[in-house]
Amino acid sequence: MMLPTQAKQTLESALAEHGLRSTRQRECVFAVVAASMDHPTADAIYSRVRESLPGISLATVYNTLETLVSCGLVRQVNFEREPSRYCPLSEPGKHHAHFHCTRSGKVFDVHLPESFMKDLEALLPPMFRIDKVDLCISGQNRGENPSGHVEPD
Amino acid sequence: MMLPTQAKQTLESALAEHGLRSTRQRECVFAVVAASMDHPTADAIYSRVRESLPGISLATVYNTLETLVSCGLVRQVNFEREPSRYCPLSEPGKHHAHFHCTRSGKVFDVHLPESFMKDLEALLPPMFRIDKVDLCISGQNRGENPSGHVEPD
DNA sequence: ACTGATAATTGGAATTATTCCAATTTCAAG
DNA sequence: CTTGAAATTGGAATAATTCCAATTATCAGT
Repeated sequence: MMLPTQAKQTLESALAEHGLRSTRQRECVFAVVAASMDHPTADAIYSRVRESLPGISLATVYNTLETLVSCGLVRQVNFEREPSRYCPLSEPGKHHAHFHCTRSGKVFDVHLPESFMKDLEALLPPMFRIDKVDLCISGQNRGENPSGHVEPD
Repeated sequence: MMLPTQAKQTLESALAEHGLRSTRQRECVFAVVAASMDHPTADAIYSRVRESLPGISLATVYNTLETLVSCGLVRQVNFEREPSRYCPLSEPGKHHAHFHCTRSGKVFDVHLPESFMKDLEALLPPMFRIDKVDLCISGQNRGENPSGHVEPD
């Protein structure tokens, strides 16, 4: 897993902003998450990262994921009490929700337009300052999959 | 903790619909949750229930909460990876979100109007059948509390 | 390059909410 | 009452995550 130069810049400046160093481990974990569209768990990330960094420890994967989340590069997603999943967070201003198919276990991103976020904000008492919004929808995907044909997952 | 006759009816019929019996333990756990506006954890519910049923086990509290959730009487609420919290679910058709104050730890219900739920549905690919929506907003409550005066939690 | 100070990583132990399980108790119906 | 199913119980087990002390890597200043 190699990190494109541009992504490397992104990582390094985000870390620097928080007074943190860029390391091989952080680069690699970031590269794996950035390349993963399937919302992997820490464990799955661990095994993917080990393909390029066999000696990395699970503790470091957890530490790094926490670091990346706090730098705003990665998002942690929780469904019920399942193990946390992680996804890349490219544009900081853009919000997305998650659809969790209870049949297949797959997770889909759902883009949330600015208008929707505004509506949501309007529903809250005005003195509640929003830091984070977690919206998870679960159900079953009975539709077309990306390959274009219909199947029940 | 005594359960009002009407609530008892609700519980008994909901349980009966699922082929389940009403028991002292279930009545009491239900009564505690129904009377709790603070979104208690299983542990908190356990200690409240023990005031009327000192011999109840934590396992039963967990079992019962699961039962009540599956009967649609109680809602399980998760913030990040914190212990699950529970709240009464009076009207089955009515949706609400949760605002989690990161300063005080308090949880507030946020009513979601039907129009908002419709908007949300419209954002999803049409073949996604929604079973459940979990919306958690976290941030800080800098506003008036129910007693009417302003304080920083 | 070298050195010291600081930060990051590591392996393994610890934590903790929750689930599991086998044994007992309760319940409702015949 | 008896009997079979359902519910409860205490304690053990699970599993994701966090903690910790020891090692290793990195950076800044010489």
